[in-house]
Amino acid sequence: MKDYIAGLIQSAVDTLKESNELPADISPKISVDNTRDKSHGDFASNIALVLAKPAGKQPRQLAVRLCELIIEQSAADGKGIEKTEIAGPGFINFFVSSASSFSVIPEILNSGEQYGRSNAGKGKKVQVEFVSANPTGPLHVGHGRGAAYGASVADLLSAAGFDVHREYYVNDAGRQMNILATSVWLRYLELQGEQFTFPCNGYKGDYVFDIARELSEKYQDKFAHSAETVFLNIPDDEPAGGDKEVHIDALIARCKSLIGESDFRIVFDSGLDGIAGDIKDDLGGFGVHYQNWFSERSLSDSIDDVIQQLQDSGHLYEKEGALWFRSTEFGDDKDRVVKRDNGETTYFASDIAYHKNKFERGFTQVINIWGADHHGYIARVKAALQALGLNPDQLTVKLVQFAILYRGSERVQMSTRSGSFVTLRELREEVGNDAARFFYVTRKAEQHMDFDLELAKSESKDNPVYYIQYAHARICSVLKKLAEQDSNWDKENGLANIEKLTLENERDLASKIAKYPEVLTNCAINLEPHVLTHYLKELASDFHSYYNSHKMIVEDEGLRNARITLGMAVKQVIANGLNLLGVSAPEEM
RNA sequence: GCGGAUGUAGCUCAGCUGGAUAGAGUACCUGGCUACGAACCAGGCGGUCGCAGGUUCGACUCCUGCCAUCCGCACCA
Repeated sequence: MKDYIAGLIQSAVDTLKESNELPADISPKISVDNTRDKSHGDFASNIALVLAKPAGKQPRQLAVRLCELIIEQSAADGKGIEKTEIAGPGFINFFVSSASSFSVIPEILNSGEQYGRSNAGKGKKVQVEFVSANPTGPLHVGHGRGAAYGASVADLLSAAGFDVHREYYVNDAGRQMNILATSVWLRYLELQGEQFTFPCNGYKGDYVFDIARELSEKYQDKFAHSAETVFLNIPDDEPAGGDKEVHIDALIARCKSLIGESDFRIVFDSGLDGIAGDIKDDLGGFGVHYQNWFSERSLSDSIDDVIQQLQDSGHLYEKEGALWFRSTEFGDDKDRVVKRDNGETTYFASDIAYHKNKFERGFTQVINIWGADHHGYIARVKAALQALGLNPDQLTVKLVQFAILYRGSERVQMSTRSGSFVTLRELREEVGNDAARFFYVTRKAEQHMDFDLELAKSESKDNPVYYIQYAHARICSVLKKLAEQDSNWDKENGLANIEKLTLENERDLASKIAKYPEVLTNCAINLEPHVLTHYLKELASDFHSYYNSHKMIVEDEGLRNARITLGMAVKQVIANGLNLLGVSAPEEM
């Protein structure tokens, strides 16, 4: 309908140009908006205001001429424009006929789960990379927001006709993972009966014990060494007056030399597999699935290649024994090291290779969802893309702010150091997947968010998840009630009697569900699932209001079926919307 | 210091990319079940859109400068 109106306006403008009432050399952007206020009709256009200046005419005068032409044309088309009005400074308001408003109902019932989906993305290949937390421990509530947001964005893009590839970048290489492997080994040694002070910079969570225990059961004393040998000549840890980084690095080296590279790999992989498996399981339980878990380790050869490529194109230089990328050439604050003076490549070097790899796989758009603390990273990655001759505009980075947990008005303290942080799994168990998925995406990504556990758990209208699900369940229960009365919903009869829907509530509901496809497409393109959550709240509210003011099960068979038919269309839209957010649409609660 | 994000009702947040009288929820006040589910609805109260300029027919929205809060600014990942 919107497009149709835009077409009407366009042809009216063309006509005025031909008759020289408008200058021939202007081509204004035609915009048709949904009205905010019902008294302004269904749609509105500001075209007369936009044209007033170039035409040198009063906006309202211009609007009158445009309306004459628009009405003439739409009457000929018979597409359901009932009338137009000129309002305010010169807006043209469009009123759509009742029949036309309700025509969306059969469309929804026919499309079912497909209703709202579009081909706006034209099958373009898009990658969404999200969560990508280091596999050094279980996911915590901060990762949960990225997971919920990323999954919803990916599903929205998919619904909008993009070919979506969901990916998790597994940091299975690097120093942090070596620290994890060494932590596992030390816990394993403790299980073998050795006694020593655990390094303060090691991973101290309970899950490390679990992994060590499995290792111990599977390999017995294969990796065992005495505490004396292990700590011989190791520099002091921080509590003993030393440097914790030096201490842990020495332990990593000692571990490798005592058990050898191949056994170190076994210990390393037991840590990696244990934790990555846990993360995968956790996300799967959260309704978050990936096409690919991309291993950082698999990049090792291409890291050297990409450094060579940058070297050859003159973007690198040596300074103080290290190899630097001249990212300042592309707007970064400072140049960045890609290879350290000890010969190891940096994490940034891996990331350059990884992003190059992404584009080599043919994605037209690459979306990275990162924690807000990574924002300083964007400039250097985009700089690297430019240096490689790639288009940095094809990379979109969405930063997700952290969520602060509250229990009622009390802030929940999270501390990684003490190992007492709240895990995503604990959150899911406490508030449920539906509430967690929904709450995480009700705020736009860059908004700081207060996540109230009590509210997420509450079963009342305070809780928007229940409010929306309740609307869905209510419609289902009408059908059940009908069945109890030995009656049935007759869809064909309902569709045939749609004209019996004459209430304002019913018009509102119909135009609300008619907007759903547009809402969906906007959410997808703007990467904003929160707009969908607000839309669903409004739709549920409209339905509850209708339900409370008028009975659906009435004597008049035609009216009864028509009302239920409308209800079923609403139910379908709620279910479709919730599904895209990873939230269930229960038939009873 | 530099860069980014945020600032809208007492509180938590929307505001459709520049449109009409700035909206929800919550809190508070009033009313509605012998009812297809009250896990709901109807009404009321509540605002200098951080501040000051600028752009134009028109600004919460765009530009500039301040103020406040948060986050970044590694040869760590």
